[in-house]
Amino acid sequence: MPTLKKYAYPMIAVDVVLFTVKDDHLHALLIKMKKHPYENMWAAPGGMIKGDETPDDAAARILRDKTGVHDVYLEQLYTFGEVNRDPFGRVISIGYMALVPSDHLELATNGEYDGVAWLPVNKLPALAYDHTQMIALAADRLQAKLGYTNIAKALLPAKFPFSHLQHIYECILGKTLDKRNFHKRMLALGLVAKTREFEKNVPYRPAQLYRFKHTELMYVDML
Amino acid sequence: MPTLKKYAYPMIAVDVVLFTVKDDHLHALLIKMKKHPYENMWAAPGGMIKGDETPDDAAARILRDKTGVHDVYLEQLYTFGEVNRDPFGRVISIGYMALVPSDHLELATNGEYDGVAWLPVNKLPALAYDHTQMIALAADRLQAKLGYTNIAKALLPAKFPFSHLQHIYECILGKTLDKRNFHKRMLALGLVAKTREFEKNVPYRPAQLYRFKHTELMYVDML
DNA sequence: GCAAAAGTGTTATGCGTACACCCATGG
DNA sequence: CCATGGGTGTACGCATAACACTTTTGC
Repeated sequence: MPTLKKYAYPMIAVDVVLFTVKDDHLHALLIKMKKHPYENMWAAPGGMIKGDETPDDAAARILRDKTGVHDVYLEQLYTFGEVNRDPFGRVISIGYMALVPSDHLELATNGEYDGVAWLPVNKLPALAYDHTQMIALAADRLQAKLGYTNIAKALLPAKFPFSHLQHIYECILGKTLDKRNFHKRMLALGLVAKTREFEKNVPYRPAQLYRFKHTELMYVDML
Repeated sequence: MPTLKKYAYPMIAVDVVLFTVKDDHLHALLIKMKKHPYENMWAAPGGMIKGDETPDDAAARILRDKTGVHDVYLEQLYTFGEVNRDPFGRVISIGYMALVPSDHLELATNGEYDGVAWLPVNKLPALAYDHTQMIALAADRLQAKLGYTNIAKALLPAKFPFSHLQHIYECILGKTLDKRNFHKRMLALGLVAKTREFEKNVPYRPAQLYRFKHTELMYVDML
Protein backbone atom coordinates (compact mmCIF):
# COMPACT_ATOMS: atom_id res chain seq x y z
CA MET A 1 0.00 0.00 0.00
CA PRO A 2 1.41 3.40 -0.97
CA THR A 3 2.36 5.99 1.61
CA LEU A 4 -0.08 8.87 1.78
CA LYS A 5 1.13 12.28 0.67
CA LYS A 6 -0.81 15.46 0.46
CA TYR A 7 -2.84 15.36 -2.77
CA ALA A 8 -1.27 12.07 -3.87
CA TYR A 9 -4.52 10.40 -2.95
CA PRO A 10 -7.90 11.97 -2.33
CA MET A 11 -9.23 12.69 1.13
CA ILE A 12 -12.65 11.50 2.11
CA ALA A 13 -15.42 13.60 3.63
CA VAL A 14 -19.14 13.47 4.25
CA ASP A 15 -21.77 16.14 3.59
CA VAL A 16 -25.24 15.94 5.06
CA VAL A 17 -28.37 17.28 3.40
CA LEU A 18 -30.90 17.60 6.21
CA PHE A 19 -34.51 18.11 5.15
CA THR A 20 -37.67 19.01 6.95
CA VAL A 21 -41.12 20.08 5.76
CA LYS A 22 -42.01 23.47 7.16
CA ASP A 23 -44.27 26.33 6.11
CA ASP A 24 -45.72 24.29 3.23
CA HIS A 25 -42.32 23.68 1.66
CA LEU A 26 -39.37 21.33 1.77
CA HIS A 27 -36.45 23.03 3.53
CA ALA A 28 -32.77 22.12 3.86
CA LEU A 29 -30.56 23.03 6.82
CA LEU A 30 -27.56 24.98 5.55
CA ILE A 31 -24.53 26.71 7.04
CA LYS A 32 -23.10 30.02 5.97
CA MET A 33 -19.41 29.72 5.10
CA LYS A 34 -16.59 32.08 6.04
CA LYS A 35 -13.66 30.86 3.96
CA HIS A 36 -12.77 32.30 0.58
CA PRO A 37 -13.81 31.58 -2.17
CA TYR A 38 -17.15 30.65 -0.60
CA GLU A 39 -17.48 33.42 1.97
CA ASN A 40 -21.12 34.17 2.73
CA MET A 41 -22.28 31.30 0.59
CA TRP A 42 -24.40 28.52 2.00
CA ALA A 43 -23.37 24.88 2.14
CA ALA A 44 -24.60 21.63 3.59
CA PRO A 45 -22.73 20.74 6.80
CA GLY A 46 -19.76 18.48 6.11
CA GLY A 47 -16.37 17.36 7.35
CA MET A 48 -13.61 14.79 7.05
CA ILE A 49 -14.09 11.19 8.09
CA LYS A 50 -11.76 10.16 10.90
CA GLY A 51 -9.72 7.00 10.86
CA ASP A 52 -11.79 5.24 13.48
CA GLU A 53 -15.32 6.02 12.40
CA THR A 54 -17.58 4.79 9.64
CA PRO A 55 -19.08 7.21 7.14
CA ASP A 56 -22.44 6.81 8.88
CA ASP A 57 -20.84 7.71 12.21
CA ALA A 58 -19.10 10.68 10.64
CA ALA A 59 -22.36 11.97 9.18
CA ALA A 60 -24.10 11.77 12.55
CA ARG A 61 -21.16 13.41 14.35
CA ILE A 62 -20.84 16.25 11.89
CA LEU A 63 -24.53 16.97 11.90
CA ARG A 64 -24.54 17.03 15.69
CA ASP A 65 -21.40 19.14 16.06
CA LYS A 66 -22.24 21.67 13.38
CA THR A 67 -25.98 22.07 13.90
CA GLY A 68 -26.98 20.49 17.21
CA VAL A 69 -29.31 18.08 15.43
CA HIS A 70 -29.07 14.44 16.53
CA ASP A 71 -30.95 11.16 16.41
CA VAL A 72 -32.34 11.68 12.95
CA TYR A 73 -32.95 9.42 10.00
CA LEU A 74 -29.78 9.25 7.90
CA GLU A 75 -29.15 7.46 4.65
CA GLN A 76 -26.26 7.42 2.26
CA LEU A 77 -27.07 9.18 -0.97
CA TYR A 78 -24.21 9.21 -3.46
CA THR A 79 -20.47 9.76 -3.47
CA PHE A 80 -19.25 12.85 -5.27
CA GLY A 81 -15.73 12.76 -6.64
CA GLU A 82 -15.18 15.33 -9.37
CA VAL A 83 -11.52 16.26 -9.28
CA ASN A 84 -12.14 19.97 -8.81
CA ARG A 85 -15.26 19.86 -6.68
CA ASP A 86 -13.40 21.29 -3.66
CA PRO A 87 -11.13 24.32 -4.10
CA PHE A 88 -9.28 23.50 -0.86
CA GLY A 89 -7.92 20.18 -2.04
CA ARG A 90 -8.74 16.82 -3.56
CA VAL A 91 -11.70 15.68 -1.52
CA ILE A 92 -14.23 12.99 -2.34
CA SER A 93 -17.42 13.41 -0.41
CA ILE A 94 -20.02 10.85 0.57
CA GLY A 95 -23.35 12.68 0.48
CA TYR A 96 -26.01 11.79 3.05
CA MET A 97 -29.66 12.62 3.22
CA ALA A 98 -31.16 13.23 6.67
CA LEU A 99 -34.74 13.87 7.73
CA VAL A 100 -36.32 15.47 10.81
CA PRO A 101 -39.89 16.28 11.81
CA SER A 102 -40.38 20.02 11.79
CA ASP A 103 -41.34 20.10 15.45
CA HIS A 104 -37.78 19.16 16.41
CA LEU A 105 -36.19 21.89 14.43
CA GLU A 106 -35.85 24.38 17.26
CA LEU A 107 -32.80 22.42 18.38
CA ALA A 108 -31.08 23.03 15.12
CA THR A 109 -31.13 26.80 15.10
CA ASN A 110 -29.99 26.90 18.74
CA GLY A 111 -26.57 25.52 17.75
CA GLU A 112 -23.19 27.13 18.17
CA TYR A 113 -23.23 28.64 14.66
CA ASP A 114 -25.36 31.64 13.97
CA GLY A 115 -24.96 31.13 10.25
CA VAL A 116 -27.26 28.10 10.31
CA ALA A 117 -30.66 28.34 8.67
CA TRP A 118 -33.47 26.43 7.01
CA LEU A 119 -33.75 27.48 3.37
CA PRO A 120 -36.59 26.44 1.09
CA VAL A 121 -35.31 23.94 -1.45
CA ASN A 122 -37.28 25.33 -4.37
CA LYS A 123 -35.55 28.71 -4.24
CA LEU A 124 -32.00 28.24 -3.10
CA PRO A 125 -29.24 30.70 -3.90
CA ALA A 126 -26.03 29.43 -5.52
CA LEU A 127 -24.34 27.10 -3.04
CA ALA A 128 -20.74 26.22 -2.24
CA TYR A 129 -19.02 23.15 -3.73
CA ASP A 130 -21.33 20.87 -5.70
CA HIS A 131 -24.02 21.20 -3.06
CA THR A 132 -26.69 22.46 -5.43
CA GLN A 133 -26.40 19.19 -7.29
CA MET A 134 -26.23 17.23 -4.05
CA ILE A 135 -29.42 18.77 -2.69
CA ALA A 136 -31.21 18.25 -5.99
CA LEU A 137 -30.24 14.59 -5.93
CA ALA A 138 -31.35 14.24 -2.31
CA ALA A 139 -34.69 15.87 -3.08
CA ASP A 140 -35.23 13.56 -6.05
CA ARG A 141 -34.42 10.56 -3.91
CA LEU A 142 -36.76 11.67 -1.16
CA GLN A 143 -39.54 12.25 -3.66
CA ALA A 144 -39.01 8.82 -5.21
CA LYS A 145 -38.84 7.05 -1.86
CA LEU A 146 -42.12 8.56 -0.71
CA GLY A 147 -43.63 6.45 -3.47
CA TYR A 148 -42.37 3.07 -2.37
CA THR A 149 -41.37 3.25 1.32
CA ASN A 150 -42.62 4.52 4.65
CA ILE A 151 -39.84 7.12 4.74
CA ALA A 152 -42.34 9.85 5.62
CA LYS A 153 -42.16 8.46 9.15
CA ALA A 154 -38.90 10.32 9.58
CA LEU A 155 -40.59 13.65 8.84
CA LEU A 156 -43.37 13.33 11.41
CA PRO A 157 -43.62 13.00 15.18
CA ALA A 158 -44.71 9.67 16.67
CA LYS A 159 -48.39 10.63 16.56
CA PHE A 160 -49.89 12.96 14.01
CA PRO A 161 -53.18 13.90 12.42
CA PHE A 162 -53.68 12.16 9.12
CA SER A 163 -53.84 15.42 7.23
CA HIS A 164 -50.26 16.21 8.29
CA LEU A 165 -49.09 13.05 6.60
CA GLN A 166 -50.88 14.00 3.43
CA HIS A 167 -49.44 17.48 3.65
CA ILE A 168 -45.90 16.07 3.77
CA TYR A 169 -46.60 14.12 0.59
CA GLU A 170 -48.13 17.10 -1.14
CA CYS A 171 -45.27 19.45 -0.29
CA ILE A 172 -42.61 17.03 -1.48
CA LEU A 173 -44.41 15.76 -4.56
CA GLY A 174 -45.53 19.26 -5.45
CA LYS A 175 -49.11 18.32 -6.19
CA THR A 176 -52.37 17.87 -4.34
CA LEU A 177 -53.67 14.39 -3.57
CA ASP A 178 -57.22 13.17 -3.20
CA LYS A 179 -57.99 12.92 0.50
CA ARG A 180 -60.12 9.78 0.36
CA ASN A 181 -57.89 7.84 -2.02
CA PHE A 182 -54.76 8.73 -0.07
CA HIS A 183 -56.34 7.65 3.19
CA LYS A 184 -57.59 4.40 1.72
CA ARG A 185 -54.19 3.61 0.23
CA MET A 186 -52.21 4.28 3.37
CA LEU A 187 -54.44 2.05 5.43
CA ALA A 188 -54.61 -0.69 2.79
CA LEU A 189 -50.81 -0.81 2.68
CA GLY A 190 -50.76 -1.15 6.44
CA LEU A 191 -48.29 1.70 6.85
CA VAL A 192 -50.21 3.65 9.47
CA ALA A 193 -52.86 2.92 12.09
CA LYS A 194 -55.20 4.98 14.24
CA THR A 195 -54.36 5.64 17.84
CA ARG A 196 -57.06 6.41 20.39
CA GLU A 197 -55.86 9.95 20.83
CA PHE A 198 -57.04 13.19 19.31
CA GLU A 199 -55.63 16.60 18.59
CA LYS A 200 -56.11 19.10 21.39
CA ASN A 201 -56.81 22.81 21.55
CA VAL A 202 -57.56 23.34 17.92
CA PRO A 203 -60.31 25.71 16.77
CA TYR A 204 -61.98 23.03 14.66
CA ARG A 205 -63.00 19.42 14.96
CA PRO A 206 -60.02 17.59 16.53
CA ALA A 207 -58.43 15.02 14.27
CA GLN A 208 -57.74 11.49 15.35
CA LEU A 209 -54.01 10.85 15.68
CA TYR A 210 -52.25 8.17 13.63
CA ARG A 211 -48.92 6.42 14.01
CA PHE A 212 -46.64 4.47 11.68
CA LYS A 213 -46.96 0.74 12.34
CA HIS A 214 -43.34 -0.09 11.51
CA THR A 215 -40.22 1.41 13.01
CA GLU A 216 -37.79 0.42 10.29
CA LEU A 217 -37.82 1.43 6.63
CA MET A 218 -40.42 -0.61 4.73
CA TYR A 219 -40.75 -1.15 0.99
CA VAL A 220 -44.27 -1.24 -0.44
CA ASP A 221 -46.16 -0.57 -3.66
CA MET A 222 -47.85 2.79 -3.77
CA LEU A 223 -47.43 5.75 -6.06
CA MET B 1 -6.83 20.93 6.27
CA PRO B 2 -4.93 18.34 8.30
CA THR B 3 -1.80 16.72 6.98
CA LEU B 4 -2.34 13.14 5.91
CA LYS B 5 -0.70 10.41 7.93
CA LYS B 6 -1.00 6.71 7.46
CA TYR B 7 -4.27 5.59 9.08
CA ALA B 8 -4.99 9.06 10.43
CA TYR B 9 -7.59 9.34 7.69
CA PRO B 10 -9.10 6.63 5.56
CA MET B 11 -7.92 5.85 2.05
CA ILE B 12 -10.40 5.67 -0.75
CA ALA B 13 -10.76 2.84 -3.26
CA VAL B 14 -13.24 1.51 -5.79
CA ASP B 15 -14.46 -2.05 -6.30
CA VAL B 16 -16.30 -3.10 -9.43
CA VAL B 17 -18.97 -5.78 -9.55
CA LEU B 18 -19.19 -6.77 -13.22
CA PHE B 19 -22.22 -8.82 -14.21
CA THR B 20 -23.22 -10.72 -17.28
CA VAL B 21 -25.97 -13.23 -18.00
CA LYS B 22 -24.53 -16.51 -19.20
CA ASP B 23 -25.61 -20.16 -19.14
CA ASP B 24 -29.05 -19.25 -17.79
CA HIS B 25 -27.63 -17.48 -14.74
CA LEU B 26 -26.34 -14.13 -13.58
CA HIS B 27 -22.55 -14.28 -13.25
CA ALA B 28 -20.03 -11.91 -11.68
CA LEU B 29 -16.43 -11.47 -12.83
CA LEU B 30 -14.11 -12.17 -9.91
CA ILE B 31 -10.37 -12.34 -9.30
CA LYS B 32 -8.57 -14.90 -7.21
CA MET B 33 -6.43 -13.24 -4.54
CA LYS B 34 -2.90 -14.15 -3.47
CA LYS B 35 -2.34 -12.10 -0.33
CA HIS B 36 -2.96 -13.44 3.15
CA PRO B 37 -5.49 -13.51 4.80
CA TYR B 38 -7.46 -13.85 1.56
CA GLU B 39 -5.21 -16.20 -0.38
CA ASN B 40 -7.19 -18.24 -2.90
CA MET B 41 -10.36 -16.37 -2.10
CA TRP B 42 -12.27 -14.53 -4.78
CA ALA B 43 -12.91 -10.79 -4.83
CA ALA B 44 -14.33 -8.17 -7.12
CA PRO B 45 -11.58 -6.21 -8.92
CA GLY B 46 -10.67 -3.05 -7.05
CA GLY B 47 -7.96 -0.50 -6.38
CA MET B 48 -7.11 2.92 -4.98
CA ILE B 49 -8.38 6.11 -6.56
CA LYS B 50 -5.55 8.33 -7.77
CA GLY B 51 -5.33 12.03 -7.04
CA ASP B 52 -6.17 13.12 -10.55
CA GLU B 53 -9.05 10.85 -11.47
CA THR B 54 -12.69 10.70 -10.55
CA PRO B 55 -14.17 7.58 -8.96
CA ASP B 56 -15.87 6.80 -12.28
CA ASP B 57 -12.52 7.04 -14.06
CA ALA B 58 -10.89 4.85 -11.45
CA ALA B 59 -13.57 2.19 -11.82
CA ALA B 60 -13.10 2.06 -15.59
CA ARG B 61 -9.30 2.00 -15.31
CA ILE B 62 -9.25 -0.75 -12.70
CA LEU B 63 -11.66 -2.91 -14.61
CA ARG B 64 -9.59 -2.50 -17.76
CA ASP B 65 -6.23 -3.08 -16.09
CA LYS B 66 -7.29 -6.04 -14.01
CA THR B 67 -9.59 -7.87 -16.38
CA GLY B 68 -9.18 -6.42 -19.87
CA VAL B 69 -12.84 -5.42 -19.97
CA HIS B 70 -13.54 -1.92 -21.23
CA ASP B 71 -16.32 0.28 -22.58
CA VAL B 72 -18.99 -1.18 -20.38
CA TYR B 73 -21.97 0.26 -18.55
CA LEU B 74 -20.82 1.47 -15.12
CA GLU B 75 -22.83 2.95 -12.29
CA GLN B 76 -22.01 3.86 -8.76
CA LEU B 77 -23.65 1.54 -6.27
CA TYR B 78 -22.87 2.36 -2.66
CA THR B 79 -19.89 3.37 -0.56
CA PHE B 80 -18.71 0.85 1.99
CA GLY B 81 -16.88 2.18 5.03
CA GLU B 82 -16.92 -0.25 7.91
CA VAL B 83 -13.77 0.40 9.94
CA ASN B 84 -12.47 -3.16 9.69
CA ARG B 85 -13.68 -4.05 6.23
CA ASP B 86 -10.11 -4.21 4.88
CA PRO B 87 -7.44 -6.08 6.89
CA PHE B 88 -4.66 -4.20 5.06
CA GLY B 89 -5.63 -0.77 6.37
CA ARG B 90 -8.42 1.73 6.74
CA VAL B 91 -9.97 1.82 3.30
CA ILE B 92 -13.36 3.13 2.29
CA SER B 93 -14.52 1.69 -1.00
CA ILE B 94 -16.94 3.07 -3.54
CA GLY B 95 -18.70 0.07 -5.02
CA TYR B 96 -19.64 0.11 -8.71
CA MET B 97 -21.90 -2.11 -10.72
CA ALA B 98 -20.89 -2.85 -14.31
CA LEU B 99 -22.71 -4.77 -17.04
CA VAL B 100 -21.56 -6.50 -20.25
CA PRO B 101 -23.32 -8.57 -22.87
CA SER B 102 -22.20 -12.16 -22.62
CA ASP B 103 -20.88 -12.21 -26.19
CA HIS B 104 -18.12 -9.76 -25.20
CA LEU B 105 -16.91 -11.82 -22.34
CA GLU B 106 -14.13 -13.59 -24.19
CA LEU B 107 -12.07 -10.44 -23.74
CA ALA B 108 -12.32 -10.69 -20.02
CA THR B 109 -10.89 -14.15 -19.57
CA ASN B 110 -8.05 -13.37 -21.98
CA GLY B 111 -6.58 -10.84 -19.54
CA GLU B 112 -3.21 -10.88 -17.82
CA TYR B 113 -4.57 -12.64 -14.72
CA ASP B 114 -5.31 -16.32 -14.86
CA GLY B 115 -7.19 -16.12 -11.62
CA VAL B 116 -10.07 -14.32 -13.28
CA ALA B 117 -13.37 -16.11 -13.74
CA TRP B 118 -17.11 -15.72 -14.10
CA LEU B 119 -18.85 -17.22 -11.08
CA PRO B 120 -22.62 -17.70 -10.84
CA VAL B 121 -24.04 -15.22 -8.36
CA ASN B 122 -26.51 -17.65 -6.82
CA LYS B 123 -23.81 -19.99 -5.54
CA LEU B 124 -20.75 -17.97 -4.66
CA PRO B 125 -18.16 -19.19 -2.19
CA ALA B 126 -17.17 -16.94 0.72
CA LEU B 127 -15.53 -13.83 -0.75
CA ALA B 128 -12.79 -11.49 0.41
CA TYR B 129 -13.55 -8.19 2.18
CA ASP B 130 -17.25 -7.29 2.28
CA HIS B 131 -17.68 -8.36 -1.33
CA THR B 132 -20.43 -10.87 -0.62
CA GLN B 133 -22.54 -8.01 0.65
CA MET B 134 -21.45 -5.77 -2.22
CA ILE B 135 -22.46 -8.30 -4.87
CA ALA B 136 -25.76 -8.95 -3.14
CA LEU B 137 -26.49 -5.24 -3.15
CA ALA B 138 -25.50 -4.93 -6.81
CA ALA B 139 -27.73 -7.86 -7.76
CA ASP B 140 -30.66 -6.33 -5.88
CA ARG B 141 -30.10 -3.02 -7.62
CA LEU B 142 -29.90 -4.65 -11.03
CA GLN B 143 -33.07 -6.60 -10.38
CA ALA B 144 -34.90 -3.47 -9.25
CA LYS B 145 -33.67 -1.40 -12.19
CA LEU B 146 -34.85 -3.97 -14.71
CA GLY B 147 -38.31 -3.00 -13.52
CA TYR B 148 -38.14 0.71 -14.20
CA THR B 149 -35.34 1.37 -16.71
CA ASN B 150 -33.95 0.09 -20.01
CA ILE B 151 -30.79 -1.10 -18.22
CA ALA B 152 -31.06 -4.49 -19.93
CA LYS B 153 -29.59 -2.76 -22.96
CA ALA B 154 -26.18 -3.05 -21.31
CA LEU B 155 -26.50 -6.84 -21.14
CA LEU B 156 -27.29 -7.38 -24.82
CA PRO B 157 -25.56 -6.77 -28.14
CA ALA B 158 -26.89 -4.04 -30.43
CA LYS B 159 -29.28 -6.45 -32.18
CA PHE B 160 -30.82 -9.44 -30.53
CA PRO B 161 -33.74 -11.84 -30.84
CA PHE B 162 -36.61 -10.84 -28.62
CA SER B 163 -36.42 -14.06 -26.68
CA HIS B 164 -32.91 -13.19 -25.53
CA LEU B 165 -34.25 -10.04 -23.94
CA GLN B 166 -36.89 -12.00 -22.12
CA HIS B 167 -34.31 -14.54 -21.06
CA ILE B 168 -32.20 -11.79 -19.44
CA TYR B 169 -35.23 -10.69 -17.45
CA GLU B 170 -36.08 -14.21 -16.43
CA CYS B 171 -32.57 -15.07 -15.28
CA ILE B 172 -32.23 -11.93 -13.19
CA LEU B 173 -35.74 -11.87 -11.77
CA GLY B 174 -35.64 -15.60 -11.14
CA LYS B 175 -39.08 -16.29 -12.56
CA THR B 176 -40.64 -17.00 -15.92
CA LEU B 177 -42.58 -14.31 -17.73
CA ASP B 178 -45.50 -14.61 -20.12
CA LYS B 179 -44.16 -14.28 -23.64
CA ARG B 180 -47.07 -12.35 -25.12
CA ASN B 181 -47.51 -9.95 -22.23
CA PHE B 182 -43.79 -9.24 -22.04
CA HIS B 183 -43.61 -8.55 -25.75
CA LYS B 184 -46.63 -6.28 -25.68
CA ARG B 185 -45.26 -4.32 -22.73
CA MET B 186 -41.82 -3.77 -24.16
CA LEU B 187 -43.23 -2.44 -27.39
CA ALA B 188 -45.90 -0.34 -25.66
CA LEU B 189 -43.20 1.33 -23.56
CA GLY B 190 -41.27 2.08 -26.70
CA LEU B 191 -38.07 0.59 -25.32
CA VAL B 192 -37.30 -1.68 -28.24
CA ALA B 193 -38.11 -1.82 -31.94
CA LYS B 194 -37.84 -4.40 -34.69
CA THR B 195 -35.00 -4.27 -37.15
CA ARG B 196 -35.29 -5.81 -40.60
CA GLU B 197 -32.73 -8.46 -39.83
CA PHE B 198 -33.12 -12.06 -38.73
CA GLU B 199 -31.09 -14.62 -36.90
CA LYS B 200 -28.92 -16.77 -39.15
CA ASN B 201 -27.83 -20.40 -39.11
CA VAL B 202 -30.14 -21.57 -36.39
CA PRO B 203 -31.80 -25.00 -36.50
CA TYR B 204 -35.27 -23.51 -36.04
CA ARG B 205 -37.34 -20.67 -37.35
CA PRO B 206 -35.05 -17.58 -37.36
CA ALA B 207 -36.16 -14.83 -35.03
CA GLN B 208 -36.49 -11.23 -36.08
CA LEU B 209 -33.82 -9.08 -34.43
CA TYR B 210 -34.71 -6.15 -32.16
CA ARG B 211 -32.75 -3.16 -30.93
CA PHE B 212 -33.12 -0.70 -28.05
CA LYS B 213 -34.49 2.60 -29.28
CA HIS B 214 -32.62 4.74 -26.75
CA THR B 215 -28.89 4.84 -26.11
CA GLU B 216 -28.99 6.43 -22.68
CA LEU B 217 -30.59 5.08 -19.50
CA MET B 218 -34.35 5.65 -19.59
CA TYR B 219 -36.85 5.57 -16.73
CA VAL B 220 -40.24 4.04 -17.44
CA ASP B 221 -43.11 2.27 -15.69
CA MET B 222 -43.04 -1.46 -16.08
CA LEU B 223 -42.52 -4.14 -13.45
C1' DG C 1 -41.79 -35.26 -41.00
C1' DC C 2 -39.95 -34.00 -36.79
C1' DA C 3 -37.94 -31.04 -33.33
C1' DA C 4 -37.35 -26.51 -31.68
C1' DA C 5 -38.42 -22.05 -31.02
C1' DA C 6 -41.05 -17.94 -33.16
C1' DG C 7 -44.99 -15.41 -33.40
C1' DT C 8 -49.51 -13.64 -32.34
C1' DG C 9 -55.26 -11.72 -29.57
C1' DT C 10 -58.90 -12.00 -26.52
C1' DT C 11 -61.13 -11.99 -22.19
C1' DA C 12 -61.93 -11.27 -17.24
C1' DT C 13 -60.85 -9.19 -13.15
C1' DG C 14 -59.01 -6.01 -9.97
C1' DC C 15 -57.06 -1.60 -9.17
C1' DG C 16 -56.69 3.28 -9.58
C1' DT C 17 -59.18 7.43 -10.09
C1' DA C 18 -62.71 10.68 -9.87
C1' DC C 19 -65.91 12.75 -7.13
C1' DA C 20 -69.36 15.66 -2.73
C1' DC C 21 -71.51 15.91 1.43
C1' DC C 22 -72.18 15.93 6.50
C1' DC C 23 -69.79 16.33 11.17
C1' DA C 24 -67.49 18.10 15.34
C1' DT C 25 -65.34 21.66 17.59
C1' DG C 26 -63.95 26.52 19.23
C1' DG C 27 -64.84 31.01 19.18
C1' DC D 1 -74.31 30.20 14.39
C1' DC D 2 -70.33 30.41 11.76
C1' DA D 3 -65.80 29.04 10.18
C1' DT D 4 -62.56 25.52 9.81
C1' DG D 5 -60.85 21.36 8.76
C1' DG D 6 -62.26 16.14 9.75
C1' DG D 7 -64.15 12.19 8.09
C1' DT D 8 -66.27 8.90 4.92
C1' DG D 9 -68.17 5.33 -0.05
C1' DT D 10 -69.27 4.36 -4.79
C1' DA D 11 -68.97 3.79 -9.75
C1' DC D 12 -66.55 3.69 -13.85
C1' DG D 13 -62.75 2.69 -17.02
C1' DC D 14 -58.35 1.09 -17.91
C1' DA D 15 -54.51 -1.77 -17.38
C1' DT D 16 -52.79 -6.21 -15.95
C1' DA D 17 -52.81 -11.15 -16.07
C1' DA D 18 -54.16 -15.48 -17.77
C1' DC D 19 -54.26 -18.33 -21.51
C1' DA D 20 -53.00 -22.01 -26.70
C1' DC D 21 -52.33 -22.74 -31.19
C1' DT D 22 -50.07 -22.12 -35.73
C1' DT D 23 -45.74 -21.10 -38.35
C1' DT D 24 -41.06 -21.48 -39.98
C1' DT D 25 -36.74 -23.42 -40.34
C1' DG D 26 -32.85 -27.11 -40.21
C1' DC D 27 -31.89 -31.68 -40.01
